[in-house]
Amino acid sequence: MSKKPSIPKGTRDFSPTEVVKRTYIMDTIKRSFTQFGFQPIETPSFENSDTLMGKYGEEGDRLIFKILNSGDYLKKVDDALYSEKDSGKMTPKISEKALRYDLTVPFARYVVQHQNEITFPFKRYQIQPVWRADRPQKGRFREFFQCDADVVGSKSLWQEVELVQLYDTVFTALKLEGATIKMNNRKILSGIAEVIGAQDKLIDFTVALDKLDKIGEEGVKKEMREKGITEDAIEKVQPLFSFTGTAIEKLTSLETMLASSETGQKGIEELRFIVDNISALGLQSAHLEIDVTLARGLNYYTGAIFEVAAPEGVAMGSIGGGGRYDDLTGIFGMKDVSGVGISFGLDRIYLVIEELGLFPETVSANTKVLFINFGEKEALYAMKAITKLRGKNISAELYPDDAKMKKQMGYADKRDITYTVLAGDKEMESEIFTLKNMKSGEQESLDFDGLVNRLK
RNA sequence: GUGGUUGUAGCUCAGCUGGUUAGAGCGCUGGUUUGUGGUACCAGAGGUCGCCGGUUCGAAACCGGUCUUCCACCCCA
Repeated sequence: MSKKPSIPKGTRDFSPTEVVKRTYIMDTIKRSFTQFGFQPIETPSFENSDTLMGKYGEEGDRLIFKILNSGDYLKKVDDALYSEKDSGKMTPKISEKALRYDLTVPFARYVVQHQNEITFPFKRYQIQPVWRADRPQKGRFREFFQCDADVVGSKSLWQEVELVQLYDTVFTALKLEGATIKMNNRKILSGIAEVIGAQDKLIDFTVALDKLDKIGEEGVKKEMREKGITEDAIEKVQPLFSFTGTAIEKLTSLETMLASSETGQKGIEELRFIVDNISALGLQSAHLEIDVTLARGLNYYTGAIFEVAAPEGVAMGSIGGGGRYDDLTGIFGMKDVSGVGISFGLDRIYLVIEELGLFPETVSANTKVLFINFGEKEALYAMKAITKLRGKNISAELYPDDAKMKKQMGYADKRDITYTVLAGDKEMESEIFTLKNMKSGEQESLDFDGLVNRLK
């Protein structure tokens, strides 16, 4: 035996049943996207490195899979650089392409590149795999699918309102009830940093605050101190640690806290608009919640930030996220195009639905009927029927070999095929078929039309 | 990138403080049953114990390295 083959760390093979289930989720999401007026696009798996590098922060750059140049790529590296052994400096010389890290940045590139053909506001959706050189763990892979819906070219907050509805629509359609859509606003975070005098530490501050539910109040304070945020500032943040109440109450206390920050006030106003309108419109199964500790890593967000938590009782990181970015296309030289979008984590949603047992039983792509093979003449008789059945959109197949009955029946059983047809001499003589229901074991003799009626 | 964890038959796993031919269940193949599967009984095939190196008279077991699995941190879907 040669050595066993394997696949790279963090990647997976999908079996027929898994693909069927994944397709079910994807189709459900696509249907909702379409209902909301989004149109599909696709972009290449890999982009030029400079399209991706520097867009996700330092940590992001590290997680981007780089593609080695073709040809004798080391020849172009000069000796000095080579002997330095500095991977950071060397990489751009030997790699000019990289696998996409998410769908948002390639989309921004797409918008800039096709701006003359696009009618704004442009609503697009995209369902494709992305790659991250991360260490795999629960619900985290190196190749996974994102399902994104974004709108560019409109600053209207109605887009945010609709995106919250879209989340609700998708999760309701998937019977994944009780998902929590957490919402915050970057401007509020900036406002808080401003009020406590830690503007220069905005990132450190928000990252620490984001961990509140994980490491607790003391843990957050400790991390803030370590990052050099003053005791005085931490004191001022105190109210956020016990931030409870309804959305309205939260907004009111934020207003008091951020009275002196213009940016903060703007953020509160935006949040209020979304909350008010969502409560007027109502949600089917999801909950909307204001979470001031929600930060999200991607640093291109400027307004609303979303993150979706799985229903209670399921240990899983976020199953979706998104937000508004006022200037994403700016990095590609197209100014003043505001965008807002959300993303669904297909692989994690799969795991959650599986864990909760919410896949519908009808989700299968199985053959309806297997014809038993009794030999050449009989097989031809069977194939004629099979061909006609397929024409009527009934999936049918012939067992390829004239094998023992036991083996053929066993095959149908293993494949979980509901019906078998036995057609030998007896049946051929009178132009009939013996149809056997594998679940009940019952058999009946039918002519072709009768067969069609049973199998429809 | 940091810390821990895992690897034995196709699958899930057992294998005591190092000691002959490495086990079980399920699955697989064949038979009991030449036009009837899922149950039962009988028989059989299948492993250089992740890989490389070391310690030892002797290693699946101990040590080092490496890859892999899973988990936590970082970060994130």
